[in-house]
Amino acid sequence: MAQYSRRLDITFAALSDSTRRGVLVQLGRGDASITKLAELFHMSLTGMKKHVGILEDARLVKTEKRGRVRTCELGLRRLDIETAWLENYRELWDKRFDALEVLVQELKQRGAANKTPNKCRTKVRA
Amino acid sequence: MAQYSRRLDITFAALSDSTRRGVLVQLGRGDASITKLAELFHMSLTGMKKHVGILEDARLVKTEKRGRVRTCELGLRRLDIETAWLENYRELWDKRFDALEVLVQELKQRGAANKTPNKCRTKVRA
DNA sequence: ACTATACTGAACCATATGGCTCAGTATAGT
DNA sequence: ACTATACTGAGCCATATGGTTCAGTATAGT
Repeated sequence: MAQYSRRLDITFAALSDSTRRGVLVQLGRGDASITKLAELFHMSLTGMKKHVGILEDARLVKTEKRGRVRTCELGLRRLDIETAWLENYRELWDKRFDALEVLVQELKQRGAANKTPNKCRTKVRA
Repeated sequence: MAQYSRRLDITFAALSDSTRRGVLVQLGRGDASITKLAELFHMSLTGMKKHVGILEDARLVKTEKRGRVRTCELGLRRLDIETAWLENYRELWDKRFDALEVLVQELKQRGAANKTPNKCRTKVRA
């Protein structure tokens, strides 16, 4: 698990910008030059180049310079470990809230039997 | 789609730090005070508080102050829209690479029939 | 040869991030 | 009342981010 840490840092950071997410979607539709992307996202060439650089570092985009134009295309990473992390988190979340549900049920039971459940006592103290 | 943009920005940014991902996992195991988290992650109280703040902004963590201790627990968000984005991207990625596969097959076919496929010509030029 | 295009690199700017310390405030326990 | 604990807020620091402009370099097209 731990060895993926740096990779996750970098990819999630790359994904935390809507322009960059947009670029990924755009490249899904087909390859594009930096100029074309810059126009599409209303941004300077240099600005777009930086974004592409970050996506390249995250290996989400691959670029190749042919002649004077640098063509960008989707990289080979399919966000598998990121998806795995999210899946794992959701499982954990479900388990956690199932556990809470059990707790709530217990409290209800106790409340019905007792008429002075723990929960109320602490609330009154505050 | 677009209305989720800011939310995605914030969550992915929150997830782009391994300490914060660790905190989420930890809270999955049970609620914890800021002090406990700070100890667990070998960090100053203030440092941990900032992280928790960022997780709160992303609504991944909920906190409540009882007496002098602030207890942190998992928030209600299950990372659904983030998962959805990733799923969507993977689909797009698959489609894209299926399309490339088709292209490669075409080139192979042409190559077999022709013995001088386009691809090679460009390579030699470089 | 000349000109337009496509990128590249350096430098700047404002703001954010990830950490820290230090000086508080508020509450718990005795 | 006193002391220890748990947090809080301000402020510092170094570095990163998201953008820009401006001055190049390299290549394409005529």
